[in-house]
Amino acid sequence: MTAKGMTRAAFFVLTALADQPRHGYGILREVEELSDGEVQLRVGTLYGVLDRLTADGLIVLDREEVQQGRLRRYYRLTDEGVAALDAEAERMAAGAGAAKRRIAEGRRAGTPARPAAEGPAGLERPTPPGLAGGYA
Amino acid sequence: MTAKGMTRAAFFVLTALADQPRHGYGILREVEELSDGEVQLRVGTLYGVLDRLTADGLIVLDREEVQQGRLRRYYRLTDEGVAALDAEAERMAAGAGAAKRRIAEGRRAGTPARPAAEGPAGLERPTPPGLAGGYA
DNA sequence: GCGATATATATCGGTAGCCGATATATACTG
DNA sequence: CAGTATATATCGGCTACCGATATATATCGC
Repeated sequence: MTAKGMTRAAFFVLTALADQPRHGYGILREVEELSDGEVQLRVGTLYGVLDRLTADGLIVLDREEVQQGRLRRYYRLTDEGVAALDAEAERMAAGAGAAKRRIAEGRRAGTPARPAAEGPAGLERPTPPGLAGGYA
Repeated sequence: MTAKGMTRAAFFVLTALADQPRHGYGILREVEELSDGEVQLRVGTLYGVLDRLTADGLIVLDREEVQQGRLRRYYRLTDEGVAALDAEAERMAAGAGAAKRRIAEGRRAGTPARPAAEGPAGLERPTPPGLAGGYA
C-alpha cells in the first residue's frame, strides 16, 4: 500500500526478538505466546521473513548453538531493526487510535436518529427512508 | 499469518468509512489525510478491497450520486464492519504495546554492559567479544 | 522396541493481495 | 488546447503467506 510499514509477519518476528535473541522455532512459539495465541506465525512463512529481514539489515545471525543434538540458529535485532520496529509500533498505535476515534464519531453521527443530514445535495438519489441512519 | 486480522488496505478503507459513507476516490483522499500522508492507498488496490469487504459483509453500497456529471458510489460500514474494525484496532494497539514493552526490556538487558549473560550454555560458539552486547 | 509427539531446520507450489500501468469520461484552469 | 483534478474500472506482474512436505534427533507412553 505504499506506506513505510513492514508486513505483519515481519512485525511479529521483530517483536519476538526485541527482548532477547531467539532461534527460529523459538520465535514461532514466542509470537504465539506474546499475542495470547491470536497470531500463529507459520513455519513456511518464517524463513522467508528471516531472510528478508537479514537482507534489509534489521536482524543479524547472533550465534549458532547445538543443544541436545539439535542445531539452534539465533537471530538478534540490529539498531536499525529496533528503530524500524519502534516506528512500526508508533504507526500501528496511531492507526488504531484513528480507527477508534472515527468509530466514536460515526456512532455520534449515525446511531441516534441522525440530525437531518446537512449539505446541499445535487442530483441525488437518497437512501431509502427505512434504511437511513446507523450502520446496517 | 493465520491471525484473524485483515490486510492493511482493508483496515484503512474501513477506518476511512468509520465516520461517514464515502465514495472510492474520497476514500483514497481520506486515507492519505487521516494518516498524515504516510499511507497512500492506490487506485489499483482500492476496488479489489472494496469487493472483498462487500463480499465479507463488512461494507455495503450506501447510494449512488451524480455530482457534476460524475458518478459517485458511496459505501458505508455494516455493524459487522464496525465490529471488525474495532477488533482490529484493538489487536493493533495490543501489538504496538507489546512491541514497545519488549523494546524497553531489550534495552534494559542489552544496552548497558550486559550483566554477565546467565545460563549454562552447551556447545556454544559465543558472540565475538567485539560485537557482544547491545544491538548491532 | 515402536509409534507419537516435540524440537529444529528448510524448501516448494499455490494463491491472495498490492502496485503500476492503462483506459474512459467529465469539469476546470491556464 | 493541454494539463490537472475528479471518478470509475481492469489487468499483468510480483511479493509474500500458507500448507504440505522432507529431514533429523530426543523424549514419552505403551
